[in-house]
Amino acid sequence: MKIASVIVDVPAMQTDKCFDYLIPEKWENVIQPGMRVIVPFGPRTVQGFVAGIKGSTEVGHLREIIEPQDLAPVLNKELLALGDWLASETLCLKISAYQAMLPAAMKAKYEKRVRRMDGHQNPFLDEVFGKKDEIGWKEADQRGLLPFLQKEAKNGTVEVVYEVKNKANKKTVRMISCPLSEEEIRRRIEEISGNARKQKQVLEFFMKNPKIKATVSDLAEVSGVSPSVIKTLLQKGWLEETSEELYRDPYADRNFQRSVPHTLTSEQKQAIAPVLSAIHEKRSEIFLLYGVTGSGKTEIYLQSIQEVLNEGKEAIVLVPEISLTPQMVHRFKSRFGNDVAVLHSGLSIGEKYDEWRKITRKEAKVVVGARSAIFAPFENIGIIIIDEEHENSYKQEDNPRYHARDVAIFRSRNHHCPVILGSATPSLESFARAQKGVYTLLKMEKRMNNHPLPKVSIVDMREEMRAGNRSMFSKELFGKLKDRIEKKQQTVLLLNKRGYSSFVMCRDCGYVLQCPNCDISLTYHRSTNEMKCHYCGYETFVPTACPECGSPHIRYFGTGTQKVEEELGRLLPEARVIRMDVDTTGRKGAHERMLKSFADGEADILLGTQMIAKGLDFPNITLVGVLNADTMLHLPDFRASEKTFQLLTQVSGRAGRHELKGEVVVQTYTPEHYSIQFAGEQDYGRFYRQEMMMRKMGSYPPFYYLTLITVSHENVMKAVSAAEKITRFVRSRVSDGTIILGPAACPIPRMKNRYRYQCLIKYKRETRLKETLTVLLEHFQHQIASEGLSISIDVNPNMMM
DNA sequence: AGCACGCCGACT
DNA sequence: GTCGGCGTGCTC
Repeated sequence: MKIASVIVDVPAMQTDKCFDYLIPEKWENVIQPGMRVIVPFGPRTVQGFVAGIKGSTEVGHLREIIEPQDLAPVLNKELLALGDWLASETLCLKISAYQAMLPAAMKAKYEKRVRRMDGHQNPFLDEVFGKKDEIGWKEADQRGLLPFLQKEAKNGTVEVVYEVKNKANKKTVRMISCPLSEEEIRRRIEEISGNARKQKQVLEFFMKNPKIKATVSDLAEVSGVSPSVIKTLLQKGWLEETSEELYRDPYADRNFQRSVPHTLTSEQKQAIAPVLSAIHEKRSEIFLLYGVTGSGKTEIYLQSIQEVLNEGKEAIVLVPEISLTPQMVHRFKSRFGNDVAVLHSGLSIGEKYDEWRKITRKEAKVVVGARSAIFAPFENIGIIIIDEEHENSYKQEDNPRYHARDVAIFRSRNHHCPVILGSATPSLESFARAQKGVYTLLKMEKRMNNHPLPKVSIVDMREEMRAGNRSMFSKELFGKLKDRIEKKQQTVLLLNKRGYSSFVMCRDCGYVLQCPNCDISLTYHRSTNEMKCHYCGYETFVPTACPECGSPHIRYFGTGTQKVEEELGRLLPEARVIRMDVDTTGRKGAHERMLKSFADGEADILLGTQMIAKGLDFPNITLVGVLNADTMLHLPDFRASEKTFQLLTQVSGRAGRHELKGEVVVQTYTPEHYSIQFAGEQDYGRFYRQEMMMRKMGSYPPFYYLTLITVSHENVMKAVSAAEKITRFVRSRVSDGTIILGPAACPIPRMKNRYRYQCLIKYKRETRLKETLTVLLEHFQHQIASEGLSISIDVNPNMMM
């Protein structure tokens, strides 16, 4: 008898291990590791993943697998191992790791129902069930039938059934074909009675086009008959119906003009050479491609991929969600055509599933996608590319808290293939590794066609204030804005804050309107005239009087995109403005439409939050304005300076990418800050050295590793005491060089009505930390399960909020 | 996570 | 004496 070790879909620490099941004989040659199966688990029925198959077990009582859910494994050997690695690295459950690697459509749905058993005379049951023999559990609950049904269950007249449903719905179409030979068709046409003219028409069509398959509606149309005629022919068996799988191709209706490889500049040639040799020599080497904006990194990616395809292998390209624009997709689709699968959050669950299946069927050779595309089920990867390597979005902010870069490096070892990390502003960690020789540094310092980087001027807004300018535009920026509108050139304005005003304060008592669930001030949204919390989504009306002192003197502070839009309308009524932020791009495809209309010159100014900083490449943009460069700078996060530098550099790169020269105006209240200064000079090198010094002084990455433990509870005292215990526990088990900070309240001390405390571990070498943390989680298991305590552990956190 | 089992308070 | 509260422990 064969036995399968199964990881069940029950997300709890206690069940985070293999459970053994007998494989029924009829499945013995079918069930393989990596398949999803349906298994009995206690009184329930759940989905599980076969982690392995063995011949014997210590477990006394074994139950049987109910049935397999797949014909072939959905996780191959490599991915199964990757899942185990993910679970141990990020301290998440194995089941969560497996689920993270698969499209959401494959996650099981569960349904609980009550079924009536046969042969029991019972008028009450007749009334409850009517003609049906099953009713849903939820329905029964709503009708208040549960107590009664539970009693009946004991009598054996009803039973509770559990069903695992597969969300994945392969979309199919019914195709009609004709199984008869030409000769047979001719005979039938002759045999058929004279007034069945319509049937003859259909048969004649198949005689002319013998091998064709068509949908019912298409066939009806071309042969000029109604669908009922086709139905008749199907019943006679003269036509045949097959069901064919249909891919939902989100890019189906677009034509991509084939592009050819560009001739590389000498700098590009130098950069690509080591990559090509790593491909040829099947070396797992990590390259950091550090190239200024406009230096032609994408062409390097494209040609490396071409090389990989020539060798019959596959490629994964990751791009940040936000820059997964049609422009970007277009570049890959037009070079590699239908070999490209695209995975991003704009696709529906079904569409993502289809793209995923294209990969498993080896119909796609290249996948371009956001973070989770790193799990593409390729079996022969030739290269992995991570564009804009420094982007935050590569780190998943909930379980499993993995970083796509780490997964990429892990997979590159499995596949003996290179990884390219590309950026104009590499993360400090990556650049430091390149300096140490862990990664191979490839530099591209020249912009293609040698356009100079735009001139950046930094405007001190304190000076403006002193000079009596209370507007949100400095004299310089406003002058240039007007100038561009006259010249019919385009401007990009960046403001890192959505909404209208950042907060509302009473002028008499200083009361600031706060979210009742989170310790954060509410943001005023003009269009809906509402106050919103950007963390929990809480909404309320704007008060007409101060809730604290009743004063009607309420003032709006700070500036959001909505307010700027309104101000622009007042100051430059002739300017056509497109505003882009989470509020205006909510609907599917809105992002794309807005960019397109800006590209088509339907607006003069593109105003937006950081989502506009990346990827735009329009020839007519000659001015970039940053309204308030400081918004990120003072966040309580050790990466604040780095993020500010990256954002300013990225957005500056939007100007003057083509014939016209570009200019950048950065408005700030702290012009002396090094990240603003060096961004203005576009000097990554000096920024890097300065920031490394700061990190060294603060014992932050890349000098130390970090692990952040966040504890939360509805009750403050419970949260504090758990945080204290946890900190003490960790402190007692780490080595001397390790620094433990906390417990301290989180930067946002309360969120969604839970109090939050954190403990930060900084270490250089702590080989047993994972074990310690696992023990910790087990230790607090009871409080987590029954008292509503929550502990989250983030290894190498990106942000500390 | 669910769910059963089991042991104590307020009711017919 | 019984119904039902939720603490405890198990699921191959």
